[in-house]
Amino acid sequence: MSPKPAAGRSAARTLLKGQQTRAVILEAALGQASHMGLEGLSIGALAELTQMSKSGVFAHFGSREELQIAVIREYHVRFEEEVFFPAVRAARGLPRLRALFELWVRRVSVELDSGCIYISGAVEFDDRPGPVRDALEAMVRAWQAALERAISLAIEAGHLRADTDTLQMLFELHGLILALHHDARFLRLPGAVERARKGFERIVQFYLLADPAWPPR
Amino acid sequence: MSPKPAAGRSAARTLLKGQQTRAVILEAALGQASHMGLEGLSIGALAELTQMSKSGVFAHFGSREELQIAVIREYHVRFEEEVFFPAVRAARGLPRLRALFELWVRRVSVELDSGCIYISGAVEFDDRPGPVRDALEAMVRAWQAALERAISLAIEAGHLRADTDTLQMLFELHGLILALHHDARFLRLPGAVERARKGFERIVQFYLLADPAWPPR
DNA sequence: TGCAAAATAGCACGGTCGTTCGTAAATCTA
DNA sequence: TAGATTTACGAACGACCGTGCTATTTTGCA
Repeated sequence: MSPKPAAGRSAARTLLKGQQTRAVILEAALGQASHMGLEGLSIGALAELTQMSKSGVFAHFGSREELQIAVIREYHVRFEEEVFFPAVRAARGLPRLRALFELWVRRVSVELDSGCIYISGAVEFDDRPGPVRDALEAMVRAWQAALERAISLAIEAGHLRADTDTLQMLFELHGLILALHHDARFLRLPGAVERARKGFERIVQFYLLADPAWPPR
Repeated sequence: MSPKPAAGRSAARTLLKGQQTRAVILEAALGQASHMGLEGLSIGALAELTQMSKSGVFAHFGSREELQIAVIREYHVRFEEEVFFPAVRAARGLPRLRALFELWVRRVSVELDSGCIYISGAVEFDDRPGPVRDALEAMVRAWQAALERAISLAIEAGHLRADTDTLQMLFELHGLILALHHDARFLRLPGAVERARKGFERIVQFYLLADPAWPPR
């Protein structure tokens, strides 16, 4: 296939051929993992998708496990780019927390073809020790830590009550996302996105400065 | 293996031999599916677990798909027995809703060995049409309908505000369970159960009548 | 432009999978 | 207890899997 030897690599900044096809494979792998789960990744199917030989695909990762880990890392990078980085441009405190949640909601729901690997992976690997689980857990924990930080900043900024239980609030926000993922992807219920947003506002309202008689007792 | 031909079947009420071993297989299959997911069900592994031949196991279900569906149905039966039926003995309204949630929490968390097939199955099959998905979806929808009914009854009984958005409340309660499943099973965070319960009380308090005479104990 | 190095293909291996089929054994029933 | 039926086994199938090998092609650099 006429590769136009001289001008070919001007677009993607000095990407060697190897990294280039690796990126192509990874792209296909992300799609496949989103549909079939990380355990549904198959080197054979990936080879067919990318029009390569099985061994050609295989050589780029060395093992199926390494491929899975590479997919997780790639997903992490994209998640950062689409959710985290845009959100931290918002003012620290409640605005940033709101931006994080809103972009998170979109990432989980809007992606028509792709499900969230953090969520599906957590279910697939909750009982399966090993390096894949370790990598996944590290990414999820990093994301939750980032959220927790955002909540803490909102408290420091005086946007939330000083006695706000950050882990409790994180737990509840996470629940909304998981319910959204479930209702939108599995049950295909309409209005799940709105319910997640409404839930967010309810939670925020609760942890807001103005308070009713909480905690009980 | 000396089956003691005469007295054998007195215990399990008139179970023919076929149904008997079928139950044994199903028991093992439920355990396997809880750990590895419905897609992780393997007839070979099941045969080894039950000390039978692969074809012997196979004959009881006719196909892997039928086996998966049988597992889903069996899980449904047990879920009803452990969660739904005990809970409906509580007084209708908030007490019953609370019982439903509490037993649900226990089912998801306490089961040390077994994860919730409703939850893992939803993630596995959200992108996979077919009879297995259909069966799973029917069970999940039935359970959600039961919860919605319980919420409605609590409204009718005057335990919740008349303008309560039942589907919204259901969404949020479901989110708590999913977050519990995630944090307890995948991240192995301590205190997830308590957070789920606290979240429940927070939600209930919100949808409560503005009635100070209801302190949850 | 030539040559070392990297990238890809081709092939085969051992293994597991679900499934089929013919047959033997256990079980139920009359 | 005899006969009909259910139940279980064993072997084999085709398909797909991940993974090594060894060529062969392609690429990048001097």
